Amino acid sequence: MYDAPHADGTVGKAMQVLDQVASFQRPVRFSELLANSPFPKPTLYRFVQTLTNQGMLAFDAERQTYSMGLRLVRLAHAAWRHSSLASVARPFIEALAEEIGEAIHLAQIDHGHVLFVDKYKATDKFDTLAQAGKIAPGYCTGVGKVILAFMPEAAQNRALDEQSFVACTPNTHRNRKTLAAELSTIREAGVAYDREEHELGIISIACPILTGQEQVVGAVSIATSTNRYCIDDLNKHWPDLRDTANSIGAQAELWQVPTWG
Amino acid sequence: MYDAPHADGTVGKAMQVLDQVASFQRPVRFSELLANSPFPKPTLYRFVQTLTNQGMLAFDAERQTYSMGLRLVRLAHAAWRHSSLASVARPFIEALAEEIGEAIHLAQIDHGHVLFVDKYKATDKFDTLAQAGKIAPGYCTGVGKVILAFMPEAAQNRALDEQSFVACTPNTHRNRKTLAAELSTIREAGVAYDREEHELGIISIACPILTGQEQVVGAVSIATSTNRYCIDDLNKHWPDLRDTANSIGAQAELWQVPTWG
DNA sequence: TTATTGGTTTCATATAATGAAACTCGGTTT
DNA sequence: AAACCGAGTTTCATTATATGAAACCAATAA
Repeated sequence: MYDAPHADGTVGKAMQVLDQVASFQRPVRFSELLANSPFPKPTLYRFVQTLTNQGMLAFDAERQTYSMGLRLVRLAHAAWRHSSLASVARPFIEALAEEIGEAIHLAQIDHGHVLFVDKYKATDKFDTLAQAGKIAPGYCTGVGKVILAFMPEAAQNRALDEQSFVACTPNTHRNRKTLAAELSTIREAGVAYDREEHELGIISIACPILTGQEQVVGAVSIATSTNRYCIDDLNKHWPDLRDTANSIGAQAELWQVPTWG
Repeated sequence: MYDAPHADGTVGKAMQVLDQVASFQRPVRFSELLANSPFPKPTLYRFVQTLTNQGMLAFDAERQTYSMGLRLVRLAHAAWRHSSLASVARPFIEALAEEIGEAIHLAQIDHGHVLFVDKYKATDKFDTLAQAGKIAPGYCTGVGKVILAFMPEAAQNRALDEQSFVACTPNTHRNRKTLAAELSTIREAGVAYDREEHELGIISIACPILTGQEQVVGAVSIATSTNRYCIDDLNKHWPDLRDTANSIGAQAELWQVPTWG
C-alpha cells in the first residue's frame, strides 16, 4: 500500500482509500480495509459508501466485498489518450515490433511510480488493460532502472527511498547501494538490462525516452525469454530501440496539440 | 453535462469535476471549465488543485491546460481486472474471434452508461485503452440497444431519458418512440442489429449477456464493414455469438461479477 | 441463552469547504 | 506611460461538512 504525500482535504483521503482498495489486488471486505486503515470505522465506512455511490468502487452485495469501480475505466480511457505517451508512441512501437517480433513495453513515470502504459506483443491479439496500468517496480525491471537512472538527482533519491528491494529472483538488487552503482553505469551507457531480475526466464533491454532538455519522460524496452535469446542477442537491437526511443521523445515534445476524436 | 442526482459530499463534487474534464475529450483551460461549472471560481480552483496534486488530473504548465491524470490508469487497471466482464470473457471472445475473423466487442453497463470494456480485432496487434473505456451510445449501437432492451423497465426508462438521439447517420433513431418499438422486438428476438446507425459502413450483430436471473450485465457483438458483409451474413454467426454470450454469462455468475447499483 | 464479530447509525463537536471580494500578473488598449 | 482587462490566485469570515466516540443492529458462534 502506498502513502499519500500529504493528504490534502477530504478528497485526498478518499483517493487514499481508493489506493488502498486497489492495493489488495482482489475484492476486499470492509473489515479488511478497516484493519489497516488510518481512519476510524465510521469515517472509512462513509468513504467507501460515497465512492461506491460514485462508481469509483463496486460493491458485491453477495460477497460483501469492494473492488475498483468501472467509472475508473471510463475516466482512464481519457487519461490514457491525453496524458500518456502511448498515443504518441504507438506508431513507432508498432514499427519496431514488426521488425523485431518480440514484446515491446512502454513505461512512463507518474508520481514516482513506473507505470506500464502500453505493450505490444506480436502473438497476443488483444491485450487491453491487462497490461496498461500495471505498476513496474523501479529497482528490478529494465524500464524501471533506466528511468531511475535518468531522473534528476533529487527525484531519484526520493524514488530510491521508496523502493522495496524485495528479492523477486536471485538476481534482484537487494539494496540501494548495488542499485545506485548500476544506475550510474546505465546513465553513462544510455541503456539498461534486466537480467532475470524481476522474473526468472525473462530478460529485457530498455532505453530512456528523453525530451530535448534531457528530461526523462518514460522508457521503451524489448522483452524476451531466455529460451529464445540472451542479452547479447537483445543488444543487437539496441540501435533500433534507441532510435525508437528518440523518435518518441521528439514526437512527444511536438505533441502538445490535442488529437480530436 | 448534467449534475449528479444527489452529489454526495465533497468527494462527489470532486468526481463531478473529473467527469467534466473528461467530457471535453481534450486538454482544457481552467476558464473553460469555469464557464460551464456549477461551482464558483475559487471552489472549482481548489478542486482542480487537489485533483492535480492527487494525480487524478494532469496539468500542462506550458499550455496551462488540465487533462486526466495517469493515476486513473493505474487505478483502472485494477478495476478492469476485478470489476469488468473482460477478464472472465476473454477466452470465449478469443475463441469466437478465431472462428469468425471479425472484430468482437464486449460492452458492459455502468451507472446507465454502456461501456466498451474490451475489443478483439484480428488485424490490430495492440489496442489497449484506446478502445476499453470508450462509451457506447445506447440508442445507436448494437451492444447499446440490446442492453437497453434487456434492462428492467425502470432502469430502461431512466436510461432512455438520458439518450441524446443525435443523428449519427441517416439510419439513426431520432426519437424515443421508434427506438422503444425496436427494443421490444429485440427483447423478443434476443438479438440486436446495428444497421449503420452509428457509423456509415459499419454494421453489427449483438447478443445480451444474461445472468441466471435474466439480469443483463453486458453484451457481445460482431462488427464488420458493409464492404465485406451484409446483415444476413452476420446473422449466420448468430448461434455462435449467442452461445458465446451465454457462456460468458454463466462464467460471470460463478465469478460473481458485481452488478451495478 | 449470551457473547462475538462485522456492519450501520446517531449526534454533538471540530474541521474543512465555501465564495464574495480583493489581489496579481501578463498582455492590450488608450 | 497610464489605464485597462481577463485569467488565474489568495484572503478570510461564515457556513456547511466531515468526524468519531459511542451506541446500535443482525447475524453467527459458544
